[in-house]
Amino acid sequence: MQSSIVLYSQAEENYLKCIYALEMEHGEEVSTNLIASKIKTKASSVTDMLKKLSAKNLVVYKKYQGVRLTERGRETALRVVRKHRLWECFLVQKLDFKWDEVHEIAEQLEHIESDLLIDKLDAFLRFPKTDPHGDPIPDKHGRMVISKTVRVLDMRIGSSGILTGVKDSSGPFLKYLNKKNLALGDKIKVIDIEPYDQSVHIETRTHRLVISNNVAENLYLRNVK
Amino acid sequence: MQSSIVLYSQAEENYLKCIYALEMEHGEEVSTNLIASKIKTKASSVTDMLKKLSAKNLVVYKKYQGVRLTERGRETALRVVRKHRLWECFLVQKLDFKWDEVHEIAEQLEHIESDLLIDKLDAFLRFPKTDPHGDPIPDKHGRMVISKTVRVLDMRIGSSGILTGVKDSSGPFLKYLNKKNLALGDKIKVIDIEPYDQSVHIETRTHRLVISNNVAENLYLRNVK
DNA sequence: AAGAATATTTAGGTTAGTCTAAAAAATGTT
DNA sequence: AACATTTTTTAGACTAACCTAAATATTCTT
Repeated sequence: MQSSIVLYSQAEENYLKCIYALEMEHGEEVSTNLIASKIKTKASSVTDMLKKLSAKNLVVYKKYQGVRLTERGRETALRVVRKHRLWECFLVQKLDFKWDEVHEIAEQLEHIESDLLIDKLDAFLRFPKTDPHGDPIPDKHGRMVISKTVRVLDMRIGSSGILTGVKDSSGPFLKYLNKKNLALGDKIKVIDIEPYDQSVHIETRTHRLVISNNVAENLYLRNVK
Repeated sequence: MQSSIVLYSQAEENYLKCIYALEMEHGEEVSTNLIASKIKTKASSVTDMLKKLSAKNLVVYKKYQGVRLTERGRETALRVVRKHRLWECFLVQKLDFKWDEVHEIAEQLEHIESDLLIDKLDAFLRFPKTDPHGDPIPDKHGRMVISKTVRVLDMRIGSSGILTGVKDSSGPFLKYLNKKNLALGDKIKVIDIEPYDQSVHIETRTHRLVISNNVAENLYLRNVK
């Protein structure tokens, strides 16, 4: 991740970050509509932006064929992700925010422009490897530790794991977890998966509960046995 | 300083902050050209913005007559100043930036939008009263401690003071001070003021030097005797 | 108080990023 | 394979914030 001293607008950075996330999730060409719904804008706006990003060599875009990040695009996206996640750490560790309160603020902070700042922040936080949601933080070269995690829904019945991440890190979902007394780092045992609706009975150190299929898809565990 | 949940653009905030600073400095109606030169834009752009700010009741503007902040405009400006100066403290105290490196980054951070964030940051820094340049930090109600300071140029010959602030906090000026080994908190004695060009001979604990009239206008001392 | 110089405003244009509506391409269905 | 549906792109408009050039006010000089 070399710093070619080229700056991108906040809008451009947001598109790159979004495309990066969708590539991770789907592993293939990312479609215009997908981007539009994630960024909450219209497909026509996305098309405009994809042309611009393509002209700047940040994505490979062919009409009607979806889009992929170039190496340069991925580097830029990772730089934004790094900033976002470091700021989230700062907010939680230093300013005592709760993990479900930090996303919107980090969305703003991630666009602050100064390599020196972000490296100093990294050092101040003692080079954290994951953010408060359990997502890995890219280092200054764009490398990060991908710890093997499994969706609750994909666990074997009877097995246990440590809750290390969530797919949907929106406010409402995180608040739901709080209400249900589920927190990062909790040990969770999968008691049963209901074949009919794929809802999952789980057990924590302190209580048992049933989570919907939808929730079970969004929770990631690091397998412990 | 009540939080009426109205948001302003970065450009609007920058104009308000600029007008606030110029009002402080000159104590009267602020002219279009003054704003233009401070914000590094064209007079015609300033006119456009003044109309907009006026429509939002942030300034009182009459054609050709200059502009003043309204109460609401002043509150908004002070909120931005507060954020700027708190972030400068953070950068210097926590991230080990030097005081002449923080201005540009704080210019970005001051637009981050979250009252909770700024109050938590304030607490984290233990409610500092001045920023690294010696400028007072408004509290959440917009109030601040104005410690009586005097320009080096206005000191009596033979008197001493503590360097508490600078008027021009641009990078180049601060770098100049560093080079000359002048830092906030230094005790400075005025040896002589040259009548011809208003240059000033000063003495610090460690050395003597001559500063130009220009520099002497920009350095503020708290009088000690 | 008139003319010169300066300051300010107006008029009209540009760019980034958005939008709606219509056209075109791709995909799904029978 | 033909039609219907969905997805994507194009065309044309809008806003915020800026610009240049020209017009108009104000202030300075004599």
